[in-house]
Amino acid sequence: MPLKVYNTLGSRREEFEPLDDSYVRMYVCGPTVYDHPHIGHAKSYVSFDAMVRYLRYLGYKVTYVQNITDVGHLTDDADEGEDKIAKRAARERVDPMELVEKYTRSYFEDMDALNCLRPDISPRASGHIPEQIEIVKTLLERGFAYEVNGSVYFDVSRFSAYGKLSGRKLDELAAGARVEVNPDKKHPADFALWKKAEKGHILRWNSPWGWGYPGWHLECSVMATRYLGETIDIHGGGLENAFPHHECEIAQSEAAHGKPFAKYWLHNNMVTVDGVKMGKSLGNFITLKDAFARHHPLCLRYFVLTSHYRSPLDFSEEAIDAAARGLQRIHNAVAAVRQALQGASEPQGGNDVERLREIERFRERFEEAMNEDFNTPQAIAVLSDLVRWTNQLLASGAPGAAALEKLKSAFDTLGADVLGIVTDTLVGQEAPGGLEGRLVDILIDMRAEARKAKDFKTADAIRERLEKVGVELMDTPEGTTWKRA
RNA sequence: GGCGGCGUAGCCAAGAGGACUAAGGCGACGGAUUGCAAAUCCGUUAUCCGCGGGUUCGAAUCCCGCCGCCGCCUCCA
Repeated sequence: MPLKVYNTLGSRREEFEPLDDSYVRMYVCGPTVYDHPHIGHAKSYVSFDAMVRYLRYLGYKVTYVQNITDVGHLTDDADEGEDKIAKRAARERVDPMELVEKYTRSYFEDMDALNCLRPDISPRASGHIPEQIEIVKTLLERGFAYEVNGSVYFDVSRFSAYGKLSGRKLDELAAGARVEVNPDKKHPADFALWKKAEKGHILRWNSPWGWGYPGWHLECSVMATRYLGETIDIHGGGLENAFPHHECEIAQSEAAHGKPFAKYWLHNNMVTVDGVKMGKSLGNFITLKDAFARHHPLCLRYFVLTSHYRSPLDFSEEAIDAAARGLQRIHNAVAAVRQALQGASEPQGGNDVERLREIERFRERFEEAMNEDFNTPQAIAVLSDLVRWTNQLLASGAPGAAALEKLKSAFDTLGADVLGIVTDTLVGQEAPGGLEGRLVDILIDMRAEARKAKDFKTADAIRERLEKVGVELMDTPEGTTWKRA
């Protein structure tokens, strides 16, 4: 069964067929780095990360480009707007490029914690100003743009396909415009390709039209083309950017190159907090660093993947706690398999041939789920079924090494490689060594003595007091183990 | 005002005309196991998919109306 994806361009589910048989060119809009990343970034980039991982699992070679927006853009489309990066840099009293560097690092740090693979290329907008100037020149030459007072605007009336992504109509846009119409524009929907730098605007570059800076839609067109070509397979981004950002990207790129810009447009839905949209300008955003202080990053990742990327995700502490327990269950099973494998001497157990076939069935179900527009919630449901099956197997006797190997491999590919929710170090399994570990071991020994003497009062007291300081003891047939609660 | 989306058990969340007498997770309850716990296993927890009509042999899934919520139309993942 082939992979199907929901294409915003056309608003329907389509079979995925890249331009080249085995190669996928993928571009995803990256962050504007003027603050620490928040949980909205987690939803977006975890979703696209899972897609990249799955495409690679299917055997595609994927070049994944995700830009870093480090050129300040105006807070609105009128000329009054402030440059967010310059504004923040002034507030922190650092050079804009220093600010941008700081938050770029912060961004990668958090994405690494979420186990997102680094993009193959993370181009910065500020490093591609010459290319942006070039495309503006091309658009002027081809008659799709006009210059007014040192600024250049895209002439939307010359591009008849404008609106094909978002379904907007030009006359409706004019009528509903909330922003005061810029008198320099011929049409209210015309957008800036190049903006003249007003006095005091720090981030500026020289151009054929004087000192200025690029319009905010331009960088993605330019960097996608530079690294992936004039037509790419997948362009991803947040739903809120479908209009106007992506619509404008299409207009610029297709007007400049005369060919389709992207074959598939994939948009992830938004994060809400207590049912309300979380947005930078709303000031109600939760940074990932705050969230990580309360939840293991992998739990956040798992939480994101338990809902579909095109559904909104409502963030709440309770929901994440529930997700954390769900992930713990998976990790427990993976740990159990790894442990059983160490002790497995028989190459093959009694029913291993049938078991291998059953494990293969789980893999097929998993792929069926992912093939339906990257249905990670359903894929996780399959993984949960596999967890139950694994626990039953482990409890019911002696599986051979062959079955255990196959199970390990299933968790390693589906859980680790594709979903990225299983890692080498598992949540809640570590019993740290060092002085702390040796002290806990002493207490465990003392408790074992008490239990042996049927002094359960002492034994339970030790366990309860350890629990109060965050150490959880677990009695197993092989002895007592512990972990940080 | 225009455009788009959503409403499934206590909670989160799949399913998009017939394998649905509706996945999976969390929670709760009962049982097995355990000295007691934890982990694990077994069972129960939506006669029903916002409400009202309609189409169909058949609808959570399609159509119409209503109610509620959300997003976009201004920077945002």
